[in-house]
Parts: sequence; structure tokens; C-alpha cells
Amino acid sequence: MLKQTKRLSLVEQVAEQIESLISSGNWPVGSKIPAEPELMEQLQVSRNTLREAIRALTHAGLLKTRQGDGTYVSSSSALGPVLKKRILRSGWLETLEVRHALEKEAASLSAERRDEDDLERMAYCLEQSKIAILAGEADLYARWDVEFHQAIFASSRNGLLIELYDYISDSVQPILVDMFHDVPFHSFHDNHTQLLEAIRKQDSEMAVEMVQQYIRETQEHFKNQNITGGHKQHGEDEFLNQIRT
Amino acid sequence: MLKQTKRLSLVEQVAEQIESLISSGNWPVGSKIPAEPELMEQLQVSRNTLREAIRALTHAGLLKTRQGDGTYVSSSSALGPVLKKRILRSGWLETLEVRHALEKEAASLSAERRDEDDLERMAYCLEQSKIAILAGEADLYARWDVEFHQAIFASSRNGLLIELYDYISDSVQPILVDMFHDVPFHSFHDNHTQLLEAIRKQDSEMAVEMVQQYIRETQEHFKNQNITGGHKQHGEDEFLNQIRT
DNA sequence: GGAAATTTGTACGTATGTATT
DNA sequence: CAATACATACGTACAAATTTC
Repeated sequence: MLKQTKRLSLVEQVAEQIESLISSGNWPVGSKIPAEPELMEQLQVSRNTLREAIRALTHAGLLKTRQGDGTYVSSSSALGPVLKKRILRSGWLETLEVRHALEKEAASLSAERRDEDDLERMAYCLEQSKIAILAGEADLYARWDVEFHQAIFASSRNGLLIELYDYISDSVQPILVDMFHDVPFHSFHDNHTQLLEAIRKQDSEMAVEMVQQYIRETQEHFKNQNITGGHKQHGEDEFLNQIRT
Repeated sequence: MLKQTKRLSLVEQVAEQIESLISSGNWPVGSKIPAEPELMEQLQVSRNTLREAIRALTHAGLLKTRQGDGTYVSSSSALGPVLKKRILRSGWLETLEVRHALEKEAASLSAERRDEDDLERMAYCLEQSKIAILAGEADLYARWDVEFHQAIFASSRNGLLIELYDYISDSVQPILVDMFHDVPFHSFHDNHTQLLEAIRKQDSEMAVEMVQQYIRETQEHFKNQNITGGHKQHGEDEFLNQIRT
């Protein structure tokens, strides 16, 4: 029943062009795109056609328009916004379980594929987090903890895995930052040090075991806190969402 | 500080309404939605406003319009189409690695949470696949194999996990069906039988081990076939990295 | 407060593809 | 096959709301 249209509609062509301008970096995230009259001239289309294209990308989460001001790039990929919207309908536990699945895979792949630069990057992140611990700065520690995990994912050499983790990780970041206030930092730091060592020795099984260890600690925290709800607490502030994601 | 922009744009309101009609099942997948004039009347908006809303949902993959015919519902969720589009840019190996990450998690969770109905369903799927093997029907076996895995995911009780698997699984289905022609079925069937047994005994570690076993067989097949991966050239890099192990 | 810039919403006309008579 | 009706595609023009300076 489904037939493939040989020719894309004009609106889709325009949307494709704009999308490629965004993904290529010509229109960076946060930048203001040209006004309607100018784009009409450059793309040689009518206002209605241009508006439908922009509306499509706005709905997809790539653009944000502010009446009386202009239209701004809010994301470089359509996957992020959609995934985040879906995650809002899930409970914290569901989201964390998916995140953990990705973390175990990344640790395993990292142990196989990491190079010296990767190891150096991970070690640097751990050093910085150690400094943050000694200074007692929870926020700073959380930031370097995230960087550490992202370094592991980067060394997995799997772009899809990296991207999925980024979006899911963003959505559960608040709850994890909150957790850092109740759980002793050094426990995670010791674990992460062993995780790095396993990756350095290319011991996939040990790396996965280390990931599972801090996952268990995270889950213990959830049980103690008796958190059962969804993401709603952090979902209502979507209105004052900045231009940048 | 009265900051909140109280109202969504008219177009977004219309899009929301249509989206909820789709996700609620009032407009099932494959059905034809009312024509523009009728929707204009029902929603009390102008034609352009309605068209922008429909265009947004069309771009998101929820609707498909055919000039001269009408507009049809093509998906009940926005996540599926976007994820599939993203996967097209990845290599087969990348996609399979993510899929495997989800499968391991699902097997582990299933071992913890499955009930008797779940076990019954899984056992039934295995029986049917056994029948397909004896009849020598590869397509039929592939279908029941998919059903078996979906039964495992269903018993993970994690809606996000289930949804992600569905979309990713769809995208790699062709390559897996192809693989069934070269790999002895009974090897997978024996493995799956043990996997079911592990889930029945609520032995998470054994369940994960069984998943990893058939993953290894799948990867062996890829090495032998010298498949360079996906629709993109860069997929070859990931494959070569995988070869090194 | 006012003027300019920008997006929003509406109305109408024409063209083109599809199905039906 | 031709004619007709219907549905979507694309274009122009005008008025309104919002933000910035």
C-alpha cells in the first residue's frame, strides 16, 4: 500500500536544506537564523512553504521561534528532543535501567577499543573529580563524573551508543546530582578508579562488574529515598527552556 | 516575575490534539484522517494553521500525505521514525551493539520480574520455533524468534526499554533474517532454551551469559561474511576495530 | 510611548495529482 | 478514454500580536 514518492515535496526539500545547515554547523546551536523574507529570497519559495518547513523543524525540536524576536537553533539533532520527550513519560527507574544497559555495553567495548589518548582523558577526569572531592564541591564533582563517563563512551567508538547516552544522561542528571549529596563520593571514586584500571588492562568482564557495582549503589539510594514517580517534577519548567539545550 | 508564556501557539495546539487522537487510538495506524475542510471546521482554525500542524506531524513521521488522495496515519509514536532515521546513518555493527546492550538488560530484568504467564508465553514461542525448524521454514522460525525476544522484553516491565528495542530491532531485522540461512537453527534454539531456563530459575547472571553466547555467534557470522556495515562508509572502521578482538 | 522588526494567523486563488464516474 | 470531483501543494496579500530599541 505504501508507495515511495519519487519527488520530495517542496516543503520537505526546504526542511532538508535547513536541517543540513544545522547539522553541518553552518547554523550553530543558539544562533539566530535569517528572517522569513530573507529566507524566502534565498530559497526562492513562498512564505507558506517556508513557514511549513520551519514549523516542521520547530515541532521536531531543532528550532525555537519567538514571536517578535526571531527563530533560533535549539538542537543539532532531532533524536535528542524526541527521546527526551519520551523519557518524560517514564519513571526514573525505567530511564536509569536503560542508561545502565548502555553503560555496561560502553564499558565492555571501551575495554576492547580504547587507545592511549582515551585512557589519558579518563585518568584526567578522575584526577579532577578527586580534587573536587577534597574541595568538597559536589557540583564540580558531578561535572567531572559526567565527563569521565562520556570519555568511556567516546572510546566505545559507537556513535549511536554515544548519542543515546548523551540524551538519556541529560534527563537523569538532576536525580544523580541530588544523589551525590547523600552518598559518599569516595565510594564512587574508588569504584571508578578500578573501572579505569579494568579498561586499561582490557578486561571487559571486570569493567562490566565495576559498572554493576556502582549501579547497585545507585539503586540502593533509590530504595532508601523511596522515589516512585516520573520525571514530572523537572518537566514542567519546559516553558522557560532556554534557546540552548 | 510574571514570566510564563501562558499559551502555546495555535498550530502546536492543533498538532497536540491530532497527536493525542493518534496515540489514543481514535485514529489507528493506516487509517485516513478527515480532509482539510472538515478538520478546519472541527478544529475551528484556518487552512494554513491546520496545514502547518499536519506538516509538522508528517515531518515527524506520524502522518503521510498523498496529494489527490488524502492523509493517513503511519505511526503512533514519534520516537520510532526518528530513531529509524538515525539508525540509517549507522553501521550494522553499531546498531547491533546497542541492540545487544538492551537484550542483556532485558534478560537480566526478566529473570527478576517475570511471572508464570511470561514463562508460558516464552515457552510457547520456543515450541513454535522448534516446529518451524523441523519444517525447515526459515521465515517462520525468524518470526517466532522475534516473538520470543519480545516476550522477554515484555517481562522486563520497562516500557522505555521495550519501545527502544522494538524500533532498533525492526531496523536490524533484515540482516538477522539473512543470517538464519547460514547459521544452524538448532544452535540458537538450544541456547534460547537455556536462556528460558535461566529466566525461570530467576538466575540473572546465567540469563545474561546465555544472551552473550548467541551474541558471540552473531558476531562470528559477521566476521565470516565480511560485512562492512550499514549504509555508510564509516561503518567499516567500527568493523575493523571489532576484527582486532 | 512609539516605531521598527519579526513571527502569527487568516483569506483566497491557482496548480497538480488521484480516484471515480 | 475522457470528464468530473475531490484532495493536497503552492503562492500572494493583509491584518494582528509580540519583542526590541
